[in-house]
Amino acid sequence: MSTAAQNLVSRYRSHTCAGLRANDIGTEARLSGWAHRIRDHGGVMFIDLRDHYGLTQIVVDPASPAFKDAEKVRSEWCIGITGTVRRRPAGTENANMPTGEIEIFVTSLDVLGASQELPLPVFGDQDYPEETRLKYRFLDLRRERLHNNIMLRGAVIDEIRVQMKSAGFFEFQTPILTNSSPEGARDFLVPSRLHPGKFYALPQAPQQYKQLIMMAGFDRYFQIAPCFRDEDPRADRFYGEFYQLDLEMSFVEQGNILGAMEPIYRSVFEKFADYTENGKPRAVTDKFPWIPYADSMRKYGSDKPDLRNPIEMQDVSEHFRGGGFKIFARILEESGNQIWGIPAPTGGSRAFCDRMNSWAQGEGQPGLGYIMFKDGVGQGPLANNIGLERVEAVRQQLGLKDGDAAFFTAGNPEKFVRFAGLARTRVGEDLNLVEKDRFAFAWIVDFPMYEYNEDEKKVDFSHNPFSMPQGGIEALNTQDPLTIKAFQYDLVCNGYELASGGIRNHRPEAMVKAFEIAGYSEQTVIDRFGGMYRALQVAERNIIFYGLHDRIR
RNA sequence: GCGGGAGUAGCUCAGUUGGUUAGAGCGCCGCCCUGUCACGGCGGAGGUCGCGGGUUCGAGUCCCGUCUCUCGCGCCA
Repeated sequence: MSTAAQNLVSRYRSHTCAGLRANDIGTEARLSGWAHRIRDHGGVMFIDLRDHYGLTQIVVDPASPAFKDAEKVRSEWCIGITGTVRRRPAGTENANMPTGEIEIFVTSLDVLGASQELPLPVFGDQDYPEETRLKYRFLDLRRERLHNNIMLRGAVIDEIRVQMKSAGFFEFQTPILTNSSPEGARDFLVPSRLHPGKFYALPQAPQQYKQLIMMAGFDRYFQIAPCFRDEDPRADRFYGEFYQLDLEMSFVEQGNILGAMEPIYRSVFEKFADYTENGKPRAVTDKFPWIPYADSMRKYGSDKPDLRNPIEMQDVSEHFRGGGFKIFARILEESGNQIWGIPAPTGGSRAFCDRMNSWAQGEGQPGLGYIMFKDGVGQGPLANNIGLERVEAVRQQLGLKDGDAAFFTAGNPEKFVRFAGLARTRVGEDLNLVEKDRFAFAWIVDFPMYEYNEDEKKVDFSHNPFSMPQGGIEALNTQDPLTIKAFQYDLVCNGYELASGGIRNHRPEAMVKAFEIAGYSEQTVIDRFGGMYRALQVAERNIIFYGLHDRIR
């Protein structure tokens, strides 16, 4: 018996509620735990006793001196029992529980902690209001699902540590009471006693410290880092604080970072998330594709596409230009406008196309044009207007066949791309084309450095102002800013952004120029981002981080 | 900061056009039941309908205000 196992044994217990099996039959055992579920048959009663490790059925009948005590026990009381391990009668074994072959016939029972009526049931998997759950968090965390989630979280973090260390990263702990970071979200502030009227800021990320760590020559840093941001919550984003895997590498290019991170993500996902509800293993993408941002927007209508959905959109403008469907033909007369086709394999039914159309109207669109392919021809009002030849060309380009359909969005792609992406998702899910049982990863690369801000009529940073423009200062000096790409990337999985990072702009003159293009003077850069400005004169650094959301339910 | 939804028994919810004593399931209490594992059966208790104001003969229901939760937008280097 290991030391850890020996330390489980005390006057409260000889075994855990998960430890007893058929080969323990006949032994005397003492268990302590909580009354998970009570089934009182009058003459015989059963209690499923639960502890951290599992469940064991205990049983009493009037022959036991503990019978009277057992009858008083209620849900979630904490009890300790002594009894004899015995085989369950033939036909009453429970194959669904690991201890289901045996039960303990109780000879004595102590109430260690009674309880009043519960403010929320521990048994079952019902949703409760956040307020109730937080007020009685100790009960909330007794629930099987929550207990498992907390354990999973710890195990995932352990695995990340092992993987990161074996990849040559060194773990640091950086300060929590710090100074305000120049970028990003609202800070949390902590009043200072030693400097009345001044405040510490809690870190939004260990930004400035890892910068120093690279400058100090540690080469590869990581941290399971607490981050604090005073931003409003979303369904998948808790208010205020979360943990992320934060790291930094020196003297690397984009490929080095993605190459270092990819096996770590794959390993973590393969190890912990490889079973679905129906017990089938989930595949993890073998080689994460690199998808340029522009391609991702064009094919999937999103910079975090769900690649389990096989649908890829295409520009089909040419088949409608000057055609008989006047609405589209007229839209195409305006420069910059396009028609995109969304293929919908197996979607060739009036019911489905109508459903999509009314969904689009619910999204504030005038409607959603479609063609259904049936008996070798295209059907529907749109097909009738453009004629057989053009319909056939559309069908061929989108790779569709009889029984399929295609939907169309028209206008300025910048304006409709978001909606087109939603439509793609909707088609994929409605037609059951999404392969649920896998994790589909991809790196989204080549984010644009700048975008045009319509409201303020000026060029603005598109994502991270501190990432390195591709082509460096040369590109900044010579290219149209809106065509410059950044060394910046996201990791996406099943439609979620899991990580993001980039090569930092470590050339002060390039940084000054980059800000100048967005309308900031060198003095502004020095005033607002002075710490980073100075640091970047000496450090070369890259970052990527993995948001490990602390929303455990 | 803005917009949508919600707030009724310990918990999850229903409650019609404003109309008798506000209901169900689970839980709780009592009785019955010796093989259940979401045990079963019979009976019972339990309500300031978030809070404040208004309209009305009459408000859980309609109106105004307010608080809390929730979803989304803004925001999230």
